[in-house]
Amino acid sequence: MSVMNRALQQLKEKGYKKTKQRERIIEIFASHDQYVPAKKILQDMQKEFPNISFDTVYRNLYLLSGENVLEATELEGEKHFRLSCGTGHHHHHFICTDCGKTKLIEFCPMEKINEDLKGYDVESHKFEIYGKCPLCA
Amino acid sequence: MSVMNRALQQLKEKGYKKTKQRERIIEIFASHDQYVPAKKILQDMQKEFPNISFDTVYRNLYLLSGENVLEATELEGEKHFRLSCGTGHHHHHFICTDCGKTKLIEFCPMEKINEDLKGYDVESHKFEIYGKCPLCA
DNA sequence: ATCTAAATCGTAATCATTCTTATTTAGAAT
DNA sequence: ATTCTAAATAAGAATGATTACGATTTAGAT
Repeated sequence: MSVMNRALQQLKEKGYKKTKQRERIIEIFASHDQYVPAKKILQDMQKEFPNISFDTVYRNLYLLSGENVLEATELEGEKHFRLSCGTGHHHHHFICTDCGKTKLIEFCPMEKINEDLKGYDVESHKFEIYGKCPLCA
Repeated sequence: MSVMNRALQQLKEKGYKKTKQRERIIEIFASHDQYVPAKKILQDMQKEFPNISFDTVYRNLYLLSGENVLEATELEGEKHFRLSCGTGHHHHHFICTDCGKTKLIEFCPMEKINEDLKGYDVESHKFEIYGKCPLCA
């Protein structure tokens, strides 16, 4: 089952409607195996939908993140999104600061330090590695 | 030697001038052992300098970060700053999402994964843990 | 006391993002 | 097929953080 069909199926089950704009957003991500800034998505969408509003793009990016179709992170003060890796398990990323491409990091440091945090209520964590991928280096 | 004197000394060596505004910014951080949003610093400064400009505050926050007097991070789309821990060695933080107070995390996960990243040019990394500290929990 | 680069002020501009209201549309119900 | 309604969108204003800039002031060296 394609990424597209799986996503649309999932949205349908929650009562969300299928729109041309949403389909196109998912298509764009399917062709970018990397983190992409919201602004770039907006620009790409404008090629196909000249009158699209910011709102539509941002609203859908957040919707799709909430549904785990996309993963989000913040780089240099801008929200970036990418297709969920769909590994099914918790993971982290190396992120190329040139092209946005990522490498999966299986190791999660939290296991090592939970005992240090007795009395603390851990809600989330962020572990990201930044640099140049072999192609950009 | 106090934090204040050490910082002023360091700035002087680089040819930066001592100003009332800079002194006050450092004072504010010395009384907050936690991450503080730039906006909060601006508000505190306005009490003492009613005509201070944003520019002065932001410029000095970045200057002081660059000089390692302050550490910076981005939380919820806002830059936050705190006095450098001054441990002298690399470290990470647990950050309370209520009060901004931090707990030092000595463990750095990078050692464990450098061998996974052959061919990658690692520039930096971010490892932060978010949640409620014992007082806020 | 003078001089000059650094710093500040005051304000405008920028940039990402969010909000609001009116209109359109997907898809369910008739 | 037509109607209906909640969901989605468009258009553009508003917000909030941050940066930029010209004019003025000031720290501190000479």
